[in-house]
Amino acid sequence: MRDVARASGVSQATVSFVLNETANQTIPDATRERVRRAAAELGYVPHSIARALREGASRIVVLEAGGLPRGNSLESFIAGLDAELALAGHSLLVSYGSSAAAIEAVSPRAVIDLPAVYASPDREVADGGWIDGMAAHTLTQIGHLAGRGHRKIAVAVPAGPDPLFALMAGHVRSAAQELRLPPPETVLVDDRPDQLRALLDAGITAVAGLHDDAALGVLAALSDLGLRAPDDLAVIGFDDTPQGALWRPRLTSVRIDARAYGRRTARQVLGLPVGDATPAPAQVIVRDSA
Amino acid sequence: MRDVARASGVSQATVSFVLNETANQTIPDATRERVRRAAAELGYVPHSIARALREGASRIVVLEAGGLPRGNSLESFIAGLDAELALAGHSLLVSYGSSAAAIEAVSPRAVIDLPAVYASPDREVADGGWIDGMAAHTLTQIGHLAGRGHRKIAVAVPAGPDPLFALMAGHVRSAAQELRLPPPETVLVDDRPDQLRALLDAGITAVAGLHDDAALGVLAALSDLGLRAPDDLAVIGFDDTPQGALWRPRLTSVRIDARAYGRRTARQVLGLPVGDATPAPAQVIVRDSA
DNA sequence: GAGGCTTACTTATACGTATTAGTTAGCCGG
DNA sequence: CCGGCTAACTAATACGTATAAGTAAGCCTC
Repeated sequence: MRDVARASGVSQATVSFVLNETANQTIPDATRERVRRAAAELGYVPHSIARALREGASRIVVLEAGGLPRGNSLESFIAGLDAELALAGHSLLVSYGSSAAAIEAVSPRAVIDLPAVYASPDREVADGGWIDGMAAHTLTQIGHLAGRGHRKIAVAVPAGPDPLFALMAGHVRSAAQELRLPPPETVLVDDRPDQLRALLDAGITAVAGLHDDAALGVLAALSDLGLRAPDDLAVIGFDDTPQGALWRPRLTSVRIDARAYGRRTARQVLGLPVGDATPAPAQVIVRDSA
Repeated sequence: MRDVARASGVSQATVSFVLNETANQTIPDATRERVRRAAAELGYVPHSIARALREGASRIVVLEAGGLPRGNSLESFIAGLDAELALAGHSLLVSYGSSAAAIEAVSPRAVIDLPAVYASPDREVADGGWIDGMAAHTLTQIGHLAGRGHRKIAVAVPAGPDPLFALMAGHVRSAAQELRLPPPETVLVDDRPDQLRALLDAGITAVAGLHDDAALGVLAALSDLGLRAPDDLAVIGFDDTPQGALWRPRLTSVRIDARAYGRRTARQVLGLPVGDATPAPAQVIVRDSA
């Protein structure tokens, strides 16, 4: 910046004013042009660390994603976030795991802590309405099964703790209530068939997976029993991962407009008006399994 | 730091020396102790942006992962990287997409550009021997098929461009040569069965997937033809993703000690001796499909 | 007892920016 | 022709750190 100042015959302060288009500064267009040209010729690029030191935060947003299921929607969410942040001159960095140190080290403008959001959804966190949307998406999922006449529905959750579980379990209950279905049982499903057998014996005719992997586990167990979706049991996933389409029978799943949620989240954390980026409603991708 | 200096009755410089354990600095233990105590009491935490400004780089390593297949090994690679970097006081941030801006914005100590490594493997890039290892891993994969008596082998690659493709294709050819097999054909596989039909008609008895998703596509197409692995066609994947174990028949795959490669990469980019973290050889996870 | 070496520090500076608080020149109104 | 106002700038400072360069005192040696 000092070099640019020297080259264009003004002070470093003036250069800063021009390049940042600082408000309330009376600088004639001729000077502005001179400064810009010099900056371009010298290949000036702002030193973001220095700027961060001055401003107290860098133009970075950190997404905390440790322990989150890597699915289609996380990927799209990230893409949307990234794109929208880029529009505002910011950029996204994703942290897995040792977040505290990483955040300490970058002084980001904002941190989006998705696992924390999942853990306590009532907290006021910028997520572009992601959490709120989940309720509707779950309703879409369960509604698809109900629409096909299923009344006794179970929910498949993976073995081991899952950050989504508590949140989704509540939504599933609400959805069932709204659809006037009996409250669904929640069953732990890895790919062993015994649990599934018990379910079938209890008269369950459809299973909704917490996410596609859980649903695929059900399909696998079903196959091990010599049975097949959708006739012996309807199975629907959540989040439409590519692997779902590769199974046979192909997995029916719910696709979420996660990209739009990402965009909204970006605008929200930067304090911009969220505007018109309304996410499309969740969409059931009907394939073979339900 | 100034507060700590005041509280312990020394200058800011001395505080810096003590807390950073700067070499060639003669400071008696009594003073050191006083400074440390004051820092602890005041809750001093280094301002990493200021440090980055001074040092010219922050204690961050950026992993560029845009467009990479999200598989088991990427996840493990990241975990290993993260863990080892944390040991050295650094932290990992992952960038998808708009990397240039992000890198500009954090001034990382190092950037690990995996897509670039894939694109031009001869370049000297710190990757912990990842690329070099690939050759051996491919040999393991093809070797498993050869060991089961297969001689006419094809390689399945996904439709669309894939960053791994060029690299792996070469390795597959070398592996075949070493195993005295005829050079494998490379076939584009999405999950439509017609291409696979042609392959079978040509006498191919085994297919190796570029990664598990490619292999799953083959299994799907095979199922669509009313055939089944491993009897009608042996199928082996690469990278042992969780979804492979959920297929029926279960996908045989190759598991790589990506975590160790991550650790090595970390030490390498920080300029530390790589030491004893030798990755375990790739391991064939034998399931049903090959 | 002067010169040199070591210990235990301190002072000062630089990193690159954004912004506040001036400063100078020109113009206008009375 | 003087006071005040505006335009068009500039000078100076602060952000928090790491480190080179200095300094004062004490000790050792010849």
